[in-house]
Amino acid sequence: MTASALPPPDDDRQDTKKRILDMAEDLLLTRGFNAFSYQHISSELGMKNAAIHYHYPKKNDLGVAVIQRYRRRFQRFVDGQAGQSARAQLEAYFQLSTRYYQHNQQICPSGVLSAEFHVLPSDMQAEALAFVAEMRDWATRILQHGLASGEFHFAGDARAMAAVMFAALQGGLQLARLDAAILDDLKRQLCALLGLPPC
Amino acid sequence: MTASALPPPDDDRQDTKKRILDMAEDLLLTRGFNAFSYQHISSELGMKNAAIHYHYPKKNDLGVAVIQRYRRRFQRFVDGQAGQSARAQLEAYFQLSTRYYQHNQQICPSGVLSAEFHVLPSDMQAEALAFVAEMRDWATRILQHGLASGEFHFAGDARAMAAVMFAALQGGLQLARLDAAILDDLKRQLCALLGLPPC
DNA sequence: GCGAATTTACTTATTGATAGGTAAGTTGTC
DNA sequence: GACAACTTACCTATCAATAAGTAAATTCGC
Repeated sequence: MTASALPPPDDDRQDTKKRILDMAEDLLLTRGFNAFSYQHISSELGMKNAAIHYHYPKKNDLGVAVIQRYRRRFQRFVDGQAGQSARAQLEAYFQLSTRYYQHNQQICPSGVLSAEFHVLPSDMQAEALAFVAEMRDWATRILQHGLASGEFHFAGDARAMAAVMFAALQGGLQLARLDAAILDDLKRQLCALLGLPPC
Repeated sequence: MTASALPPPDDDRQDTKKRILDMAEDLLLTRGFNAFSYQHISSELGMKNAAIHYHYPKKNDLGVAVIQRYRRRFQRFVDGQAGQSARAQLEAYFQLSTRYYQHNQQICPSGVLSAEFHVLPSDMQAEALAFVAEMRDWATRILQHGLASGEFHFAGDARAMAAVMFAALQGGLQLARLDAAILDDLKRQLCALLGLPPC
């Protein structure tokens, strides 16, 4: 009984659907929702437009699925680093941004969704609202934690400081497409503002 | 000799062209470049698509003209407040953001252009690059001025702090579409970080 | 356990709407 | 009558979406 004798798990079962979703996510973060088409996906994956419609009847369904999966992934990311120091959590956050930029100069989902908000289907707007609220709450909790533990030092309240950090990283990730140096300047300065040694 | 006897300056001469440019700018900042069409403009202004093509042959020409005019306007804005205190200049900058938000939740030009950068015609990319560089330089000069005059107090260098401020306002303006409170939190906290009394 | 019925996972072909763009004609003004 | 400022009429490409068909896998009745 070799491994290859076992049924090749469901390599097909959900494989196409997942590949479509992966490609949609990639295109969303590089081109934005209104600037990618079913053609972009189907030609890249070697299938027909109708195959995408089979799994995701409307483009809206595809968009919603991308955000929902992202929200679940983000939730796992947050849960997975519970108990860590505030500083470690902050660094994980920063590293996330760097990885976006390095992957075809992608921008963060909140950046795409808020920039295109008024030209998004209403189902996607609802998902975007929930997602952005979750992100900001999480950023606030990190800063509160860091204040309480004495790791961070800054004037003003945590929620306002979270707004600065969140908005700056979102904007910075977009601006990095035009000025590569800005992201590093940004992170260094944010650390300085939190009273951390140069990071 | 009444006023109406005088040649109505050139009420027509460049009026249509200007109205097209105004509408294009408005649509760019509310919908983004790829989500507005010649139809949006022509139907709103009561003319035909071909009338727009007469003044701006390609959509690229229209986009470039919008950014170029904006750069000139921004330059006048900068020149106009030379000699003022750093604090006054900063407040003028903040007020600019507020005005965007209040006008149909527009976002700043740099936000649109950087979010859509990879799906913009190359002529527009070139304009966007120049514009963003000008904005960041200006933000840096305000902060340097404020540091030198003793109005501002913060750790790190002015250029990095300018990156934080610029990126945070760009991101915040976008996020305000989903969370109206974020812009005020942001401005308040930025003032605190610059060592200013609550503003 | 075998064949019929049904479902899954697509392809082919076509739709109507809309995109940006162009050429030729019309109208008003100096 | 010449030029500027359009409109009319059209073209081609692309968009998301749908209908109809098909081969393979799965489920079900007996």
